[in-house]
Amino acid sequence: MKLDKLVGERFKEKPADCVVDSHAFMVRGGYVKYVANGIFSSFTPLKRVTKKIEQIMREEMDLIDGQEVQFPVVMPASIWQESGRYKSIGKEMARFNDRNNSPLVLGMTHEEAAVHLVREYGQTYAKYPFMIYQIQTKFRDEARPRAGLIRVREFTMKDAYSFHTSQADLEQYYDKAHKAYERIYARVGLPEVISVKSDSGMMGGSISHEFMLLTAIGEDSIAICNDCGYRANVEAAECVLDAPANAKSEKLTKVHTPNGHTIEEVCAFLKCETAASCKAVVYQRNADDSYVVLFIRGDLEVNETKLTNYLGCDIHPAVITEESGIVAGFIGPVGLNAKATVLYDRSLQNMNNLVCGANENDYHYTGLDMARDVKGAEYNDFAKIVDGGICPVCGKHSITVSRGIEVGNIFQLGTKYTKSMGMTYLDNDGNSQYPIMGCYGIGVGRLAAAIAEAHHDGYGPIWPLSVAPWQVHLCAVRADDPEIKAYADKLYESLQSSGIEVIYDDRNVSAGVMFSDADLLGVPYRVIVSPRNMKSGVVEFTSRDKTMKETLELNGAADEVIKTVRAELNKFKM
RNA sequence: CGAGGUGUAGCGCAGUUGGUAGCGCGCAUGGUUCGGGACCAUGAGGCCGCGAGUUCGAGUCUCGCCACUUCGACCA
Repeated sequence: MKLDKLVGERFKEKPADCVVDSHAFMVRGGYVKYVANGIFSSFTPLKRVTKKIEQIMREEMDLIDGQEVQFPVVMPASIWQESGRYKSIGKEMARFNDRNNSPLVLGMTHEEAAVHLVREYGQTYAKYPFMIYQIQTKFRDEARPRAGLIRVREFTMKDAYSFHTSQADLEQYYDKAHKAYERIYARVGLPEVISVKSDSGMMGGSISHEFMLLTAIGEDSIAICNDCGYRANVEAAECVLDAPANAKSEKLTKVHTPNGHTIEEVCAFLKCETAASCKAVVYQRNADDSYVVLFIRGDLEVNETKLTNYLGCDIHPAVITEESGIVAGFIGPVGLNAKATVLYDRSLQNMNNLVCGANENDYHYTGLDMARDVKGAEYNDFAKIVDGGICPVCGKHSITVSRGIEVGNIFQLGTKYTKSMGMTYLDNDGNSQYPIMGCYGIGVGRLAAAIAEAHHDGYGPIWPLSVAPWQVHLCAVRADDPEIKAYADKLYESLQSSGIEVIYDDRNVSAGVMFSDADLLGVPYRVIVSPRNMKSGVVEFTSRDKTMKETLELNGAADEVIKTVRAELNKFKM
């Protein structure tokens, strides 16, 4: 490919909208063009990257006996009504009607389509297990797309669905899929991706893992134990606490605390630690706006995912009205007279000498003893794990909370979809059974962006050879010099005819422009033909990451380049 | 959905008390340059986000809407 004919523009100034590096380079390097909120077109360089990523995914899925299929993007509402998700999923799913007024949806995930495809096929246990996958467009009407290709509304995803006749068989396959995912990340140049335990959310099922690239621009928070290696999404991480100090209980005493609304204000006023207080966090159920009051130790935060899972319904922060009987800012467990579900976090269990609201304007209690003053309270884990907190596995104070980009996700689904959609098989004994499913997804564009995020310098991305849009970037500095041009043309031909992917820049532009464009395209190897080099009878052979800088004799330069590229490519084969 | 910010040429931005629409980059043409985004000359390119209003006159003031963006909320 000649660079002068490459469609798309590269430019110097960073667009104002780009806040993360991968986004800025994708726009500046002529990889993408913005179309609408969370919707992009890809130019050739990005398309070449995603094609290679997809090919790696295909190879790894085929290695674990996957069969590539394709589901439709547009599906009838009926199959989503079967699973129940037509109702349970909100605005995130795009819905519309066809000319006959039949309701349709845009695919945002394909469990329903997968069950639909194989439910006649899988009628006997002898056909199991099997896995089908596709690489295809999804549309999710996300509330807030951000960070360029990291979070978009329309995207390409590799999604796989496996079907099993026992939980044990699913678990065995799940483990194989996990390993395949690790190979995929290693092959695309991100061996540092880790898997963490996650919350299953709308997908259902029990066990699930997310694959995370740790980076400051990530949207998820990951709790990692530096001692035993425990890793979990903060949403799913259990919050473990030290046993409370065994101090003598004081008397429950009502104190005047004017204008003390927040727990910090009250504790500052009463000169105590926030950890010695019991704060109330109030939510409302989305369905009927009924109140949920959750008491938790003052220094901790509520993990709303845990709360949602416990309640089995969605919630939002409460708007507190006078009729509710809740005295905002002065809520406490003693004498609370409100129509609300009252819950207690484990952090309060066996605690005493706490400060809490007195359910009366401008008054708090001191000396609250949970066991003595709050009879019959049931304690559950609703708290968010904190940096420096206790590891739920090894029990040491060794938790670090880091940010991460979710670059993949695998789930043990169980029978949620096969049951609801009536997919059954006959087992060995002639009994009707529901197959057990697993599902496995990776976003292609997000992975490409994550690679750029993890591998770049101030000038542009540094693509790993396995996914680079081209393998060699050939620069002919002063291509107006016939000798230069003739040699570079010949080199271009030799490399191409050996199957090397070359982007060839023979434009009559200054070296600065040429190198800046090359940096933005991030091609891992660069060959420079120039008057200076020509005079010494050499060409320059460098790597984009600047770890290699060699000079090659004019004669045989092509062979050297081919040898190096092939050797490096082999390192990505696993 | 909540709170902030921003909408002026392809990109980055300026535009004062309301008075003919500007700069840099990029683009086109010609010339001089040539190893890290060179220089000179000439030129093309605008529904000043959209709609009302105030005014002799609005990029500028008022009201409404829309879009983008940041932080939350939400999210396989």
